[in-house]
Amino acid sequence: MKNSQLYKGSLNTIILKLLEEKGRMYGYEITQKVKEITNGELAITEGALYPALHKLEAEGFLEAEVEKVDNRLRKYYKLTENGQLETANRLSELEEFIRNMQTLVHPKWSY
Amino acid sequence: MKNSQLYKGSLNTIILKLLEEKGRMYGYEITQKVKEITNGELAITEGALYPALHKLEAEGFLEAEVEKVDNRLRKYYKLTENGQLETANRLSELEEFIRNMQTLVHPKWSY
DNA sequence: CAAATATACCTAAGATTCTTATACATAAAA
DNA sequence: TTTTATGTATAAGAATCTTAGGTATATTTG
Repeated sequence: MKNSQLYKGSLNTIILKLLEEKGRMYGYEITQKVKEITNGELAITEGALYPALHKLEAEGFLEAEVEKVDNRLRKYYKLTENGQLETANRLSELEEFIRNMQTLVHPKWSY
Repeated sequence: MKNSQLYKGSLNTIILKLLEEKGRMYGYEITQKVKEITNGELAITEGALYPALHKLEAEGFLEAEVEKVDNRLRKYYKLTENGQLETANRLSELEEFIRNMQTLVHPKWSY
């Protein structure tokens, strides 16, 4: 996760949301997808991604399956049932967060 | 900074933006203002706020002035010239970040 | 063909940011 | 009189990320 410090804390939510959309993804694919949808602005580093995936799996939100494609290993992840619930919660938090930060940038309060 | 992990990394931007709007604020005032504009959802902890203020001051983005009000000390902060430039940059980053996260939540890409 | 780049996974040391807990002090409210 | 509100500050530890490395195969480029 490079660039602005703002992305700190959002990686898990990004992973969960992408898996909810795509159903099944592997790590490298996630980094490429994020780069694509942010027009290259957000580059997830492997040092952040893989530990995050392992932690989400250990917490029971993801389950993994290894496959060999073109003689190279891919570790596919998908949401568990708990992971789907967690994703919904994280997305609510994200929308709330965005609302709050937008109120900050475009203040409606009085002085 | 409590609640969702998403706020990690956004504290500096919040401080800078509030100071840009209000011109002059002290620490405790910032915590109350943030609570107000987020309807109590975001509570900035003192352990996060004061080190952040000191760091922004050390970096030359803020300057401080101590005043005694009702027999209690207040440390007022305001933006330096560099701080104003920095604020503009941070706000651009924030808007970009929000755009990217919204694209994530409301995807426009194809599968 | 050799070298660089892309694909694909992983970990460890250190930096940064935050939480939790604590300390000190005055004013107002219960 | 004790709690809550106001006001600043630091220190230990947790969490998240960057940086830098390691391993391996496939493809592209010079």
